Amino acid sequence: MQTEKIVDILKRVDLFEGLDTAYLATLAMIAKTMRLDKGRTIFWAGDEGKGFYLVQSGRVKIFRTSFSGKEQILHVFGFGEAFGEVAVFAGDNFPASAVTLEPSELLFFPRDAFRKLLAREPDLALQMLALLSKRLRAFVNKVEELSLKEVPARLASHFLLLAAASRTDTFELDLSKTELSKYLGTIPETLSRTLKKMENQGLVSGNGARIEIVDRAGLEEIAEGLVRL
Amino acid sequence: MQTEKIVDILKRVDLFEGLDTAYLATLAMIAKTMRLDKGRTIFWAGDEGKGFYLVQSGRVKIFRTSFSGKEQILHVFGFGEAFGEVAVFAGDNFPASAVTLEPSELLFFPRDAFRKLLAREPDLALQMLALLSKRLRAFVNKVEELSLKEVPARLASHFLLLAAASRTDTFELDLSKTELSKYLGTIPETLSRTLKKMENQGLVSGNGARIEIVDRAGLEEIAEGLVRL
DNA sequence: CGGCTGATTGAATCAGATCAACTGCTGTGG
DNA sequence: CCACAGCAGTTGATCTGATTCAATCAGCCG
Repeated sequence: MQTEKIVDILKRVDLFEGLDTAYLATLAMIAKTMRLDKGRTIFWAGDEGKGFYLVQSGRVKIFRTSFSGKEQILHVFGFGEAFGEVAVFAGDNFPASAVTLEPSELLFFPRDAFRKLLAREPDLALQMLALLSKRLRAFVNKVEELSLKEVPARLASHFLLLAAASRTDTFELDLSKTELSKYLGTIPETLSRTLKKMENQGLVSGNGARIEIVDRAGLEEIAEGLVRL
Repeated sequence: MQTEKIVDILKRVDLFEGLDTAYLATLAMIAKTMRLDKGRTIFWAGDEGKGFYLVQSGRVKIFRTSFSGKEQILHVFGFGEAFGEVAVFAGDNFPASAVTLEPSELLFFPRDAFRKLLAREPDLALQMLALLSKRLRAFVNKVEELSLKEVPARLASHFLLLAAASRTDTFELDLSKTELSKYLGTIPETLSRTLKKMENQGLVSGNGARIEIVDRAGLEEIAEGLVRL
């Protein structure tokens, strides 16, 4: 792909926002474009972290798998989001696996080239600090959710989050129900039952992937664990 | 406290390792010393992040509390470790609460002064990137443990970790059993029962806070979820 | 000696996982 | 164009790990 086209994309990415075009061009030079079908593995947990990735289109899930095969989705990244960058600094292996959820285009930034760039560009370092901080924050929330809340609370939180993002009370699920269950740290059966209970109690109404929040206050109480479903 | 004494301490801290003494002196100038009794609150979740802390002596737990009052310990920090620094970059509030586990001495670094320093010292930024990366990694593991493993596996992992740190098969628990249970995302009763089961099966033998690993291989199988306790 | 806190044990209960069966949709190949 | 394989989703029955509630015990300090 042409460098200018990549620069255009980089300009719209949080991670690189506000950086000089000159630096972006350098970045674009070291980036490699990848196209992947749905369900393709980008890397496995334990692989050497040779660089990080940026999602240009499509979606990627980051997950861990237990010995018994249960999968916990840690993150789902979409357009403009970077992943794998921790390995760039820590200099060791990927702690989790990455697989495309849809046909996707990615940009790959090799570790060494990026490190050199970072050393001469302090603003970039600062920006990455902010990014990692935010990600760390997200994990604090995830740990809390998983350990402190039960499934209905996690699901209610997720719905409220999606509704806030779409600015309406109706929205589409961003993941298939099976994937969503893995993201919430549970299994499809439990998700299905929980959703049905919520519908029966008039909290939400659902049609496939389309969900409508009917009783927002009630849902918030569930999300906070004040009320039991 | 005298600046020189603080510089001595900073030299031994991962976060600032390898920085010029000149910079350390600047850092020491902006640091404030705090002495706290056991069980004192340093900040609550939601408080404005006015700066970050460094543990000079003692220990500090970082935790979240659910509505029902159950506490999940996210981290325990001891000598030379920094906490609260995420708020310095993200520029918002603390995502969790901090309380001393013992009488402790802390150094406090106010946000604004630190940010200025960071802007003129790129190495420091890089070092913090590495720190955050490691912390992120730790959280990935924690999420996995909480969602994928049952309590016996989490406890076995913890024991193996402590044993590795002490380089022997005998070690002291670093936390009271009640605190440990919160760290593992469970409750004292469950911890007690699990430990007893492990003793009965000849995996470990315990005397109060002193634990000895008897059957390492067996414990590893439990930790990995291959075998059920 | 009380009295407090941390640790332990027992019994009852529950949320969620597991196992199994069934539905409905989609896409492919005969 | 239909049949059937295949997968996501749902539903039911059962099982179990872990929490809750309650009581007791051990150690420590004033």
